[in-house]
Amino acid sequence: MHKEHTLTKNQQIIFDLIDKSPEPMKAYSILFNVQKKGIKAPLQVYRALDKLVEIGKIHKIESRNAFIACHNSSCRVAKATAFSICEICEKVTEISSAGLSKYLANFKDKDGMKYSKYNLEFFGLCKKCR
Amino acid sequence: MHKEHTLTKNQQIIFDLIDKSPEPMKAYSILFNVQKKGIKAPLQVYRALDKLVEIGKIHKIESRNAFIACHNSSCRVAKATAFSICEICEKVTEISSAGLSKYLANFKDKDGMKYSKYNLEFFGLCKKCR
DNA sequence: TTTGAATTGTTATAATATAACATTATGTAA
DNA sequence: TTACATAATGTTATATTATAACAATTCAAA
Repeated sequence: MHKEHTLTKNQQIIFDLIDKSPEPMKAYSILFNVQKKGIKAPLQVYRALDKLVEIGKIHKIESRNAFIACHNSSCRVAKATAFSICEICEKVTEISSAGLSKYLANFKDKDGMKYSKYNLEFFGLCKKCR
Repeated sequence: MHKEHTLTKNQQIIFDLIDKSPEPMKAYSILFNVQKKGIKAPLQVYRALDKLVEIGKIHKIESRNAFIACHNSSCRVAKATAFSICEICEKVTEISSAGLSKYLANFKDKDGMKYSKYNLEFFGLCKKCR
């Protein structure tokens, strides 16, 4: 059994907020929402975000500068992520496909190089927006 | 035969700079480098970048907020991109793998949804940095 | 129980990106 | 050619995202 990371106070506050959010949250929106809990400065937010990303509790959607909670229980570490993003409503969903992750984890470039980590973002229209 | 986009003056200046650069360039570094050519404001740079991305002449490396020229002649439009990024020296290489692009273009999520566009970033250590 | 690493708090500032509006150039159809 | 629409440009101001630097505190392991 893995040792679970015990979140610190700031990390827990910020994780809870992101985890409850139905959509990716941006850093300054997080800041605004946690100010009543005593987190007053951007750096406090960014530090917690960095740590949460590092331990795999949240992921960063790079093309949107936003963060979502990981619901893929096997993500102990952020090393292989895939998302679908609706270009109209901006809904983001984490993709968990054994086939996809296997394919990408084993992908070799033309020099035979394999990679330890990847991030994939698919774009299109979600069901509602088609 | 496709109609090639004729680049405007600003677009051409900025494309040439990125195209000559051995590494991804950031917007404000581009701005600094083209000021002697009369491009003085961030917006002039961002507008040219947006257009160049749109027509597939350059790609944005989302995780780095940086831009590289596309050397994949089939990229008329930016819709399917894959890169490898060295986590030490930050060298970025565009991956062109028929197998990979075919796999991703045909990927369906568990709802059977296909996507029109994707961006994939692999991370690891390049040959020099291993 | 001290010591070393991680976390926190705080102020200031750097880096990235867009809003709004006026003007100029370019292509296309009458 | 004219005139209309579209795209590109120039400019100022500002919004958004992220980090530097340093002091203080917490907390677990030796």
